[in-house]
Amino acid sequence: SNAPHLILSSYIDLNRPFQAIEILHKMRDVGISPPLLSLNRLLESLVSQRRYKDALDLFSEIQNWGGVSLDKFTYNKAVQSAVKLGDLEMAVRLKNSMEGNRMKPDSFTYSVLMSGFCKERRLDDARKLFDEMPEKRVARNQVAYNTMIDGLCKAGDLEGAFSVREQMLEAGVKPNLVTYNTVIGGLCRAGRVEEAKVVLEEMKEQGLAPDGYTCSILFDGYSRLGDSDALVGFFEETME
RNA sequence: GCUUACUUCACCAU
Repeated sequence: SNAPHLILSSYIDLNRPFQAIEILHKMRDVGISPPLLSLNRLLESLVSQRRYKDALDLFSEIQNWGGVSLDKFTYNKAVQSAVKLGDLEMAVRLKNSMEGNRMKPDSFTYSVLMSGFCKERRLDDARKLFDEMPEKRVARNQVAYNTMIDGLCKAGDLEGAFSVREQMLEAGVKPNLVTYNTVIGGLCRAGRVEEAKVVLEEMKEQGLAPDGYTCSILFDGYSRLGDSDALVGFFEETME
């Protein structure tokens, strides 16, 4: 029967993950084990409500049950929670235990970790993971590249960011809207707004339409420069 | 199989 799953899912859909956890415990007490999908959805719900500690607690509880084999998604939610709590060493341990359990970390695992390291200004560690991906035969996707490019931009290493974008092109991974916004943002932050506009044009040539992010990034770029004329000019251009 | 990650600013933290 999938009644356990339906019950838990309903609570999760109502944004009541803590009640779902109580019910989960009652189910366990009477020998009912909901499917892994329910548990994964519960973890995801906790994470989306920023209850990272609770997510990790639930993760280790499930781990201790035995008999339930966790999957990549389950581990990824634990890695993500540890990263959000700023406990990167734990996040890495979780990634390693994933490998120890014959599960291959995927691009999600890597991107979440890389983004955590970048935010902690540990670019070298992020880069190590980025380099590790091909070694471990994990395909780098757009998010993985975007994460690394953003980290480098924010660290002020624009040349490094450009070279990763080159790698991306060489690997045949198509830059997307986020890639462009990230590069445009990096240039704006460095005060190189004219170059950012060149990239904007390039983006349009690729058939990508600028979105709300693109506009605020450029507006912020101009206001950072204190160039009111250019800002007004850009505004009017945009309004056409 | 299904469900998760990346980009602006502010806030918060620092």
